[in-house]
Amino acid sequence: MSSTTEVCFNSNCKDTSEKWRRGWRRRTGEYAHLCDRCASAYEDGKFCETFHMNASGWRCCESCGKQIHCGCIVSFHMFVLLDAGGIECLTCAKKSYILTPNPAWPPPLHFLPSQPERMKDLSMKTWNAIAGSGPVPWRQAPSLFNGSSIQANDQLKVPFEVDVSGGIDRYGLCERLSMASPEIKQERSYERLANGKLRLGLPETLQNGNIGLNVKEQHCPFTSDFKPIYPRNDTSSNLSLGIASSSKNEIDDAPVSAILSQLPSVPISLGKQVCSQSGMDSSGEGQIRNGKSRGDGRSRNQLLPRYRPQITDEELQQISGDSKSVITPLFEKMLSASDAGRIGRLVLPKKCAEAYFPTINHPEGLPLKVQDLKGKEWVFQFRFWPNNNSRMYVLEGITPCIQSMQLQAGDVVTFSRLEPEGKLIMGGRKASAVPSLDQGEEVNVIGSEASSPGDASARSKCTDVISVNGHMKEKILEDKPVMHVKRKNSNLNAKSKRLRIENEDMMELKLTYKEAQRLIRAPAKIVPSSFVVDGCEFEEFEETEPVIGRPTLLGIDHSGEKIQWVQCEDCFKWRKVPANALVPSKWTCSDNGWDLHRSMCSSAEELTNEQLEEMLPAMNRGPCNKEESSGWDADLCVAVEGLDTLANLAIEGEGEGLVGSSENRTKHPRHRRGCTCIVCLQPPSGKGIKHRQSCECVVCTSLKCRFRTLMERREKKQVDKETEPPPSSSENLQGQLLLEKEQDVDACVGSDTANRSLNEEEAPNSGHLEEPNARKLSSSPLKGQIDLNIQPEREEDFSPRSDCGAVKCSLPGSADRFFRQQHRSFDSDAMENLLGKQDGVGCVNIISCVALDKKSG
DNA sequence: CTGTAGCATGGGT
DNA sequence: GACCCATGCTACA
Repeated sequence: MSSTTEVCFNSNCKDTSEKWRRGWRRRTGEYAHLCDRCASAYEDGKFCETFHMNASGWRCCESCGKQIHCGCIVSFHMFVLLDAGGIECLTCAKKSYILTPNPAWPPPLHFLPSQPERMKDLSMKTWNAIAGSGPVPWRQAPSLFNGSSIQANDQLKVPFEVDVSGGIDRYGLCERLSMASPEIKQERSYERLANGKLRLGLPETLQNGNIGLNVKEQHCPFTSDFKPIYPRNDTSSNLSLGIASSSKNEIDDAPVSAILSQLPSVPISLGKQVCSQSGMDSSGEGQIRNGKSRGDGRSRNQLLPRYRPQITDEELQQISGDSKSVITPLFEKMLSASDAGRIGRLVLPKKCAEAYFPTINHPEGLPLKVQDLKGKEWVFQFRFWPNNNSRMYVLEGITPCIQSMQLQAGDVVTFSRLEPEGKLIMGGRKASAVPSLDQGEEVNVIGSEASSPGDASARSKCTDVISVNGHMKEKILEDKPVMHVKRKNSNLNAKSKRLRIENEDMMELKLTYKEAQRLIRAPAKIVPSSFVVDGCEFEEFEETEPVIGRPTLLGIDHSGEKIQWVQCEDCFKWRKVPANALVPSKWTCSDNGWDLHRSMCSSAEELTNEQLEEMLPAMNRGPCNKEESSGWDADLCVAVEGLDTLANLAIEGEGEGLVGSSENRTKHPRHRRGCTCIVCLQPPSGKGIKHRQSCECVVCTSLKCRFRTLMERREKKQVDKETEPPPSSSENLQGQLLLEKEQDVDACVGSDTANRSLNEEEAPNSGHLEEPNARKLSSSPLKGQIDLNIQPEREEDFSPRSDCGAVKCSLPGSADRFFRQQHRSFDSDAMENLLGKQDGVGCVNIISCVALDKKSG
């Protein structure tokens, strides 16, 4: 290539040539003009070997050992920086996952005009000033050295400017550098990088500058087990160190490797938070990854930590696929209740919206195409509402997308951009999937304890374990007493948190309350004793606790002896076991120690189909005859998968309220050690026990009486209704809902003693329906059930109250009063758990306790 | 009556 | 005290 330049750009070159060719691209955007010989060497990849052999900065490929002149612009594209430290030649890198070489430098226009001045300015500024200074190029690549004289380590007179993306700057290096005198700064930074003792502790001022140590970033950058957040192929964003030389300003690019090459082989991987501190906060750009800064001058102020993208390797891989597109994680947001609600409006963080989404001047906004991780394209309406002289940006129509990603409140949506296409990518992350500390709790490690590389594992562990989930974090605090964990910037407000917690509980409890009703029983041969507290009789099992067992069918043997039928979990055959046998929740034929002939699944079933059918309707009666037929009814079949959960809880002692230790339970005034009464067993989550079926305590007796009255009234009313014209559609709906609730209540109340007794004694017509449908047509919507939530005097109080799929069994006023009276010792939380959560828990509790307001009873 | 759109409010930062 | 933003409120279809 011809050129007007008469001198070869290679200062080491003494040749003159008539033929000029293009070499590497200079920072100015022009290309180095090389003589033919130098150009050939360059094109052959032998430039550095030829001219730079005496220069420092040679490093070996970690894989093949090939020497590469790192830190030289000429060889810049021939290697990649490894996350764990070291370099790899491009050939090896391509073999091992890394897809692209160090990206090119950004176009010249992204550099600030006068580099030395810029550096000078920066050296005088604190981090805060930098952070708030608006757009800052994604990397400072000041003039450094030319290819012929790489003596940066000796000639540095201007400090390193560390513009690492959320990595090193978070360790305070940036500020420390800028605060110190150039020489000292260089030395310090060098030392820190070299000895791997970047301090994690940050002064408060740094936090004010939004330099918070995020636990997610506490992976030690100096250990090989560092787990990069971003793909390793984007090493340019990982670290950007610039070394300015006072002697030569117009020299070409000084890549990261130039610095690294001057350093010992310190593994540095600092590019996790591309869009965060220096990426987002300092520049407001978040464009570091792709080396482009946005040309527009919109607001790029600091972004709250909770919006920093915490995108994972997997996600990025998923987004990018095998393409060489560069992904720019923009921001993420934890879905609030309203975001995830039906309205389908995602409130966008203002700064994010303004920074990364198109400028909109009208509230109507514009449609925005967003692609999800599966490649499906969605079109949302990106718009804003005027709000207090400001704007509130929303993304409308996200519901289908959210649902498609199966996200809910508390989960996180991430926004990235695919370059160079500029495509917006929306991803989702379940709250439990990857800890997103910034979303919920940001954890700052204060002090030097956690700063050494040796703490890396601990920090990693923290990262792994800490989640937005509060209690998990508490665990961490216990595990890591040396760390001061500071919560801040909870993105979930109380309501959202509650929502999420309740959702979680709901999932669990929806299973458990049904299961519990069938599975919790008194231990064998244990007759509960009872005592009265404040006029209410409580039942307790001395020195023992209720157990969780597998549902069984009670029957009578040929000899007239009472037996149980239990179904094998594997082969589903029914096996006969003694009536007093306590069958574990996971029971298979091989556990059948009572009948060795049928201790294998291959053994024939003793029960004939006819016999089984005879018994199964009883199961369909569900709660009515639970003791006699506590088998697999529809509800239970649905819930059967939750058996394991429940059983595991019990086994692991997590279900303290069921079978675990009595510690940490609510205690009543007469509590004494070992007390296992229903109050003491009352777990916060509502996995309470129930009275035994044979219980004839005052409470149960009263309950039976009360239910009898209720049943009589309802039957009477039903008869009246049947004589009336068919109800309207809305009434039908209500009736249906009522029946649905009834079914849930079945499960809830199902096995209660009073229930059973009542069904046997007082409501003989109920609970003998052959099919569920028949039951629906039954004259009594509450046949065979006791609903403590229903006041006999307010029998119309059957309106559905559940909106979550689980029954909301709020207490009637009288029961509520009673409970509050009887459980004065409950703390507010326990009370809330007991009464406030409308998820069926209360139902279990109430039924379990069979606490009856005697006034109404 | 229900669902939605747009704005207002107020707690939190 | 300003700003952000989650969500409540209300008018409207």
